[in-house]
Amino acid sequence: MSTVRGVRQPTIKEVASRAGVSPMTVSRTLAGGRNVRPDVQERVMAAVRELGYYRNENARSLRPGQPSGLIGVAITNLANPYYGNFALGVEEVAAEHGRRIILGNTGEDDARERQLVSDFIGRQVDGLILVPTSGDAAHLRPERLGEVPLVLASRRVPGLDADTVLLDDVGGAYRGTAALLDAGHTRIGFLGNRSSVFTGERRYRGYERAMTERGVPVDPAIVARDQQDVDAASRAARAMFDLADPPTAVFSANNRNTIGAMREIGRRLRDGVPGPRPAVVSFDDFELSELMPVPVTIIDHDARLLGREAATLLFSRLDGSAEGPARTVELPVSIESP
Amino acid sequence: MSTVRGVRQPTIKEVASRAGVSPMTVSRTLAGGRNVRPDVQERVMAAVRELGYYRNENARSLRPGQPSGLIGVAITNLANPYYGNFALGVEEVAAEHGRRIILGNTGEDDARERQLVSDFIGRQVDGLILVPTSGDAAHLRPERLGEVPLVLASRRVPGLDADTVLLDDVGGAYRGTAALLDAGHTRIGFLGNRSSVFTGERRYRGYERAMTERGVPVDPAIVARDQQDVDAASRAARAMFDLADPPTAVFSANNRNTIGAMREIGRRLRDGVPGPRPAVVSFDDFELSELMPVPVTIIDHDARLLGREAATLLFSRLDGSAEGPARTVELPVSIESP
DNA sequence: CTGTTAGCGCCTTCAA
DNA sequence: TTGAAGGCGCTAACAG
Repeated sequence: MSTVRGVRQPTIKEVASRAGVSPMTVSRTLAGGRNVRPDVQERVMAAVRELGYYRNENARSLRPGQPSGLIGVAITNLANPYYGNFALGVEEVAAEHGRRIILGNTGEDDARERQLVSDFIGRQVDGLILVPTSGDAAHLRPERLGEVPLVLASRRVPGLDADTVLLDDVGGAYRGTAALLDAGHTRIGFLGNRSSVFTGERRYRGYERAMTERGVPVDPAIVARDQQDVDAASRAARAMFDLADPPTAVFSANNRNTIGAMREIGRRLRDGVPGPRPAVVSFDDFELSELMPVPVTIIDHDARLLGREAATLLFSRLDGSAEGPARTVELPVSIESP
Repeated sequence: MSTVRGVRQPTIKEVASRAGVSPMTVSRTLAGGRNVRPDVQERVMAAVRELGYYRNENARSLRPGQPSGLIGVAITNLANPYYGNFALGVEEVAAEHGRRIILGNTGEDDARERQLVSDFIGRQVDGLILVPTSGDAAHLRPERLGEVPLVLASRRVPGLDADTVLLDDVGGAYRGTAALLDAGHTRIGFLGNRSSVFTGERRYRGYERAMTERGVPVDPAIVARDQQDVDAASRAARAMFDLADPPTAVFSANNRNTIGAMREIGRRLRDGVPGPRPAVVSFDDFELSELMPVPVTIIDHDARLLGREAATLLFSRLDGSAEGPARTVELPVSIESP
C-alpha cells in the first residue's frame, strides 16, 4: 500500500461526474438542496462521501462580498493564561457564528502586529480582534482596513477611534486600594507596569485616586512601575520591603507582579528575614491564593468573558445590528476579600 | 465624513490601472520584482500604498498545489495554560515558516473535532496539528485527509498511525513515584485522569510500574482516577485523606489534580483537621509551588516546546525532508525536588 | 521587460 | 428541476 500523499483533493466536478450530474447540481445540493430532486441529492451525497469531498472554502469566498468565515485575532502573549482564556472566549463566539479564527501572537512587537494585520486582510478575514501593542495606529486606520471591522481588547490605541472592550481597570484598582485603606493601612506600596502600558496606567490611576481621595500621600519610594515579568516583580518587592520604612500593604496591578511579590514574601518567611508581612491586593486572580501566608484580596475578572464580548461586538458590526460611532464596553471586576 | 465600510478591498486590476501597467506586472512586482524595470516597480508600489492594496491570499492559493499558508490546529482546551503554551509553540514555528494558524477548540468533543477538521480541509490548510479527543479515528484516516499531513500531539489515537509528539509520561511518572519510594514512602496515593484519557493511562502505568518494581502493592483505596477538574480532585483527595489508613504521599498526574489536592491540604491545615501532611509529586508545574505547606516535587516539561516539535515535524513533511512511516517524538521531562 | 490567455473551484445568473 | 455561461482575483505559460 502506498501512501495517499499527493492525491489532490477532489473538486466539485469530480463529484458531479461521479454522480452523473452537473457541478451546479452538486453545488445546490451542498447548499441545502433546494430545487434538487431527493434521489439526485442522495446520489450526490453518496459521491461526496465516496470521494471524501470537501467544499473549497477559499474558492467559495473568492466572490467579493462573500464572507470568508475567518476572524483574525492577534494577541500579545498566548502563554499568558489570561490571553489563552481571552482567545477561548473569542473562539467560542466565533464558532457559534460559524466562523473560525486565525490566531497570531504579537509578543508586544509592533512590526509583528502590522505584519499579522496585513496577512489577515490578505486572507479576507471578515473581522479583526486585537490586543494592540502600544504602538502607533497607522495600520489600523479605517482607510487601511477597508470594510473590515476591528475590535480592540484590553487596551486602547492612542488616536484610534475603534470599538473597544476593556476591564474596569480604574474602578477595580480604586476599590482594591480603598479596601486596604479601610482596613487601616496607610503605607501601601504599588507594583505594576510602566505607564506606557495602557492597563498599567489605568490601574495606577485607580490606586492614586483612592490614596489622594483619603488624603494619604503617594510615596514614590514604594511605587514600582516597570516590572513586566515575575523576576522583576520579585526584585521590586524585595527592594520595597527592605526599606527602613517598608509598606504594610501592597497593591499589585497584575498577575505577574503578584506572583513575584508572593515569591519574595515566601522567601523572607522561609529565610526568617524580619520585617513586614504585608497584606496584598492583586489585580488578577491566581490559583491557590488561599494558601498564601499573608491575606490576599483579589480583584477578579473573566478574560474569557472579555473575549466573548469582543467577538460579540464584532459580530454586531458584521450583521449590521450595530452601526454608527465606535463603542466601548467596560466589563466590571469583582473584589474578593480573603 | 461617512464611514469607509462598504468600500471593497482593491484588486490587482485597480492597482494595475492606477500604475498604468497590466495586472501581470503588478503580480510580478509583488512576487519580488524579477523581470520588472525598477521604475515600473516603484510606480506599482506607489499605487499599492495609495490604494491600500493587499494581495488576496485566497485567490492566490486557488490554483491546486499552491499552499494556502494555513495550518489547522485543534486543541482540547485553550483555557488550560498548558495548551495555550502549546499553541504558542506551534504558532512560533508556523510564523518562522511564513504560515499562519487557524485555531479551534474541541472541548474534548468528538463531533466538534470532526467538524473542525472538515472545515480546516475545506480551507485548504497545508497541514493539521491536533490534540485528539479520545474518539475514533475515521475522520483522520489518510484517505479522508488526502495529501494533508497530520501531526498528533500529547495523545495518540487508537488504530491511527500518524506522526506524533508525546511527553515521556510513563518515564516521568515512574521517576516521580520512585522519588517518593526512595524517600521512604510506601503508602502513596494516586490522583489522575480516567484511563480512557491517553496521558491518564500512561501516567498511571508509570506510577504502577515504580510501585510493583519495588514490591509495594498498589492499594485501590488510594487510587482515584476520574478527576477532570480541580473540584473533583479536591473531593478525591479529601476522601483519600479521610481514610483510617491515609496515604503519606500523593502522586498527582496533572496540574488540575495537583491544585485540587493542594486546596484540600490547605483546607485541612486551616481547619485544624488532624491527619497526614502528605508529600506531593506533581506531573505538571504550577506557580508558587515553593510556598506550599507540604514538600512538592515537580515533574516538569515544556508545552511550548511540545508545540514547536509538533510544528517542526509537520514542516519536515511539508518540505519533503521527512518521508516514510509515521514518527513519534517523545520529549523528556525533568524532576525538580523541593 | 511586458502583456495576453486561460484556468484554478465555486456559484450567480440566465436559459431550458 | 437542471444545465451552460461567465467571472470572482490571481498567476503560470506563452507570446511579443
